[in-house]
Amino acid sequence: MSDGSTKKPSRIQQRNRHLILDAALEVFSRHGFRGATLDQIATQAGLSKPNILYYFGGKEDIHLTLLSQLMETWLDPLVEMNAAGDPVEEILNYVQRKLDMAQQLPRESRLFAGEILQGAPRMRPELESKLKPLFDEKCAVIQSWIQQGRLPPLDPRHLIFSIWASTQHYADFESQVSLLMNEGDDTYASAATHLNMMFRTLLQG
Amino acid sequence: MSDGSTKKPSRIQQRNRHLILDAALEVFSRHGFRGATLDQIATQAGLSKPNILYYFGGKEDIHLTLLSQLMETWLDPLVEMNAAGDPVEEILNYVQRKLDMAQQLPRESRLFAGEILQGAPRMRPELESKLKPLFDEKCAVIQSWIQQGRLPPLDPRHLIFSIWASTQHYADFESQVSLLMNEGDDTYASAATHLNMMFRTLLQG
DNA sequence: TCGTAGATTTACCAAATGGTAAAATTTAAT
DNA sequence: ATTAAATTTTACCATTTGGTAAATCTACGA
Repeated sequence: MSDGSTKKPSRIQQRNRHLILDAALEVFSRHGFRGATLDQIATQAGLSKPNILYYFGGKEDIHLTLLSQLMETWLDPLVEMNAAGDPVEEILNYVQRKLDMAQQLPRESRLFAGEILQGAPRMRPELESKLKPLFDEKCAVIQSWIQQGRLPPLDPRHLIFSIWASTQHYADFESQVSLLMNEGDDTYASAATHLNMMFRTLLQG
Repeated sequence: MSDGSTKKPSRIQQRNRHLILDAALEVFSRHGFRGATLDQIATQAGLSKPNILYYFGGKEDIHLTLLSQLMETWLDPLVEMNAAGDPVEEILNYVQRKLDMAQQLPRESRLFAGEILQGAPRMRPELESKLKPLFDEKCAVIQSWIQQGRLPPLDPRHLIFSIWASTQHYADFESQVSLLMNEGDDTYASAATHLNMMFRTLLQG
């Protein structure tokens, strides 16, 4: 009824697959693909190693499943950028959504960053098939805003890169950021203020 | 005569240590610490594995040597930021130096990024002793510029984070960037233009 | 040229790790 | 309750990998 290849995942299956993926996200995001071990994932999930391999084909399979699930969530904030809205507001809202994502899903951000850092060996196909078309589409939207005179002339691609970099930085480089920020301060709140100002002046000035 | 613990590195020693560190930089930056193997490093260096361990105490030693050497180079552009200069020019020059560095030393950038991404397990002491004091010092410089009315009010810490993030992005996420940029374009040239404009409007507007 | 310190290779080892087979246990429909 | 299917554990295995010991080779000053 659902996808034709399997009947229906039992409650145990559903629970354990989720446990494993959550544990794997924790471990992969902290240690990278090769740095992570099935034993670590098993311990984190509270299951035995062979039991994990009962639910997934192998280490690679778990990693790939995570990346695949992540892609959707990851692209969502950009999908929401609406060509019919106000350019400045749309882009500033996008910045805020990306920053929120870094704050709320830091493990996902680091998993993604680690994969890209190593040349995207396991994710390139999905980058090409999902990220690239969306990126091109939104670049075209921004370009049209510029041509309508609603934004100053700038390279949409680099604008998006700057947004990605400056927001994800707080998740990916968290260990450095927390070392350099004073503990009392709310890093994400002040980051939101700063990034809002930075991109607002860029888009309006 | 040089450092008191060793006589003098022979020509062979000098050459081979350099070969090994260069090979290790290549391998570590691409695969991370655990992802890299001594065999890979040995092959890349054109030496045998035991021969590599003749020159270094072990895998960890090689990695630590690389990170230690890198720190100096890495902080240099920020050191050059001069409190006596023009604020906007000083910061824009800093942006450009960081971008040049990403372009010319992408392996070093990725090595650094990978270490931070994993929580800086091997570099935290040096981050605390070298990066943090310099960071605090330059934040104070920027703060004084602001108090003198020579820069608009902004959080110096987040300004520096934004500069780091948006410049290093081109090295650390190179695989993604190259996938999304059209091949004919000069990525770094257009990035320089964009970042210059972005930070100029922020600092002047 | 000879001898020795320096450099390199050969042949290993122990631990870690991804993975498997099969027995044992639990679950759930009848 | 019975039984068949699903799940979990126990006991392994082969490969990879960081590292070592000792033999061998090479550079180089006396």
